[in-house]
Amino acid sequence: MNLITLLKQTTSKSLDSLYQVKIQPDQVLVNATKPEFEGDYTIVLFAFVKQLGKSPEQVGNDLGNAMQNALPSIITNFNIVKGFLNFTIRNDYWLEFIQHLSPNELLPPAINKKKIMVEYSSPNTNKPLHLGHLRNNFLGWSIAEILKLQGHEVVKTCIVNDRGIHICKSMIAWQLFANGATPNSTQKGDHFVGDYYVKYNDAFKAEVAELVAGGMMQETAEKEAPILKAAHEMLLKWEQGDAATLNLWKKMNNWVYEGFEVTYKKIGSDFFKTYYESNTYLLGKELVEEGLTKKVFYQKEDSSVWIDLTPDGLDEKIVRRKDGTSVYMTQDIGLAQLKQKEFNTDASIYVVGDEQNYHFKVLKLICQKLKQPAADGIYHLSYGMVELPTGKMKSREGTVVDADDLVDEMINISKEKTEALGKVSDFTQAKLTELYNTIGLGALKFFLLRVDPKKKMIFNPEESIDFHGFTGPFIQYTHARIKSILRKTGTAFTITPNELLPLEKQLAIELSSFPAMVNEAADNLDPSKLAIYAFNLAKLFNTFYAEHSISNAESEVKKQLRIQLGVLTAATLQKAMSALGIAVPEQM
RNA sequence: GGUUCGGUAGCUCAGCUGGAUAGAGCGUCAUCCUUCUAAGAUGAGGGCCAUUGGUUCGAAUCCAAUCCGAAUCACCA
Repeated sequence: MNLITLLKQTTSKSLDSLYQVKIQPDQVLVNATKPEFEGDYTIVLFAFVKQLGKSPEQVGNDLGNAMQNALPSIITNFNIVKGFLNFTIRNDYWLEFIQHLSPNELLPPAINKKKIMVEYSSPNTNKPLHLGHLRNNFLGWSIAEILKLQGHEVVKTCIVNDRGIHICKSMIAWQLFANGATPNSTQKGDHFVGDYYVKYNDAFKAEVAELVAGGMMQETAEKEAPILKAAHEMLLKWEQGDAATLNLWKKMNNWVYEGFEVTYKKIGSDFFKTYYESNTYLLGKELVEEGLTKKVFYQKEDSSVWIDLTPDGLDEKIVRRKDGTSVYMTQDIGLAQLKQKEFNTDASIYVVGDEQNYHFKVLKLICQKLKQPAADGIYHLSYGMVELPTGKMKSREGTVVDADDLVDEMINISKEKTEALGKVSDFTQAKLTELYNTIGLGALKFFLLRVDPKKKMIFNPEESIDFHGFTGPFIQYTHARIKSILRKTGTAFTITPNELLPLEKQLAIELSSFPAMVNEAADNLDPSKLAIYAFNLAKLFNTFYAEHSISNAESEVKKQLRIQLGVLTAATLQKAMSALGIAVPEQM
């Protein structure tokens, strides 16, 4: 059992037998003892002192003695400072921990296994992926991995927004300006199509300006611009199944998919199933009828269908237009139902930006009111936008940090830095390429995953992403460093250790908290918890490394103990990083 | 205007289910490679935790108000 859990339970039991008070184990606050005080773990007493009517010293003394008697093989000592009861754990406990832990036992104990869907990435097909999509992709992939570490079955899906006005804009611009040009070897298909999306917008703005110069109101002009009307017409033709339009649509989408595939492969995104909006946008139509029958929805005179969410503190929301077509919301309800039919998951996580918070609140609410089986399992993993120092990125303005460009840049930087350090001169070209990819992507992924997903983050393109300090390469380096030592020392561990220095103990404590960290990251759907943990562990190891020699340890016993600490640290770093989608090299 | 989210060191961020003197990284300055990988370590400096009030033995953390910023409130997706 986890030591902190044990301390909590024992505290609860001890308080009961001492004072006949019931305090639940999870009400007991156990912290790591601050370095300036003596001890390893601290129980905060204030919480119970009041209801016991005794002084903190009295309670601390009683509880300390009781705990020590209850756990003689674990607690060696305790002291009380103000309302804080500090316990020192027996070195034998940690030695036992180090000696018997195998790298495969680092994970949290299995809990009740669930089937969970993670929908992420979900690109539009009118433009290439940018930095914001990278945050989405890395988050989704990492969340899936973290849930797997907890023992769940995960189904990764993606919904491609392959139809609608946005792609029609790229299509119309291509017709107008491309002269039949197609993607070539110097430009990926997604970038090629994205250029026409920008060209569309430039033309639109020029037309609007012209109309305004002719005396039209800005607002009217933005609706009357000929190129916009052409795009709308094209959308209409698409919906009517016009062959020429569908052909162009397929052709351009395929260019985009070819481009996406290259990017996904490079960044490691994968999906068990990909849904296409062109196949799902008609879903949910029968749900509208169902909702009307159940009186969840109501119809207005113009025959449009609505749901009144004002009792829930929200607004009225339309679910079917007066022309009978369904809206985005309805499609999403339909898709949720379809996913449930196909996969029967216990929970469904949508990795979507926080601009859609309202949408997902409404989606879940409507599904619940319709009594859909999937409703309660809907969870919107809302993440903040990635912004530039100048503000939001806008694809139509062309002010985006392109995903492919950034990935390439990171890989190039890692190449330069690696060459400058000259530590892998024995590598083949293939191994070098792999290493540059590992480090470059490691830096990028870590940069995007190390912050709380909920918070928006700022990326400054002027300052390249760091390779020192709180970064992916720092942790990768620490791993490579450990492996380098272990290659020389071997990993034999046959002698029973009998003493433990402070830094060795700290490492053991840090290692022991990994399973709890996995659970915390999973429960909060927050990979940054693991990123921070991995960084702290790596930093601690580096301090330890600078202070104590492994291969030239004071004695054979010490050497073996430290080798084992190295083995466990490397394995833990590897597991934590792999849950972030980051590989750790053996040498760098 | 309604709703929601955010404001912590020069910059980027932890800490937020209340607990000891608020922490990292970057940047700045100063040390440490004839010894296991210096993408490293050690130290210095840097803070009215947006503001004001409240609850509490105790508040960056909870509550209220205010200020600032963002998202959203479409018969767009």
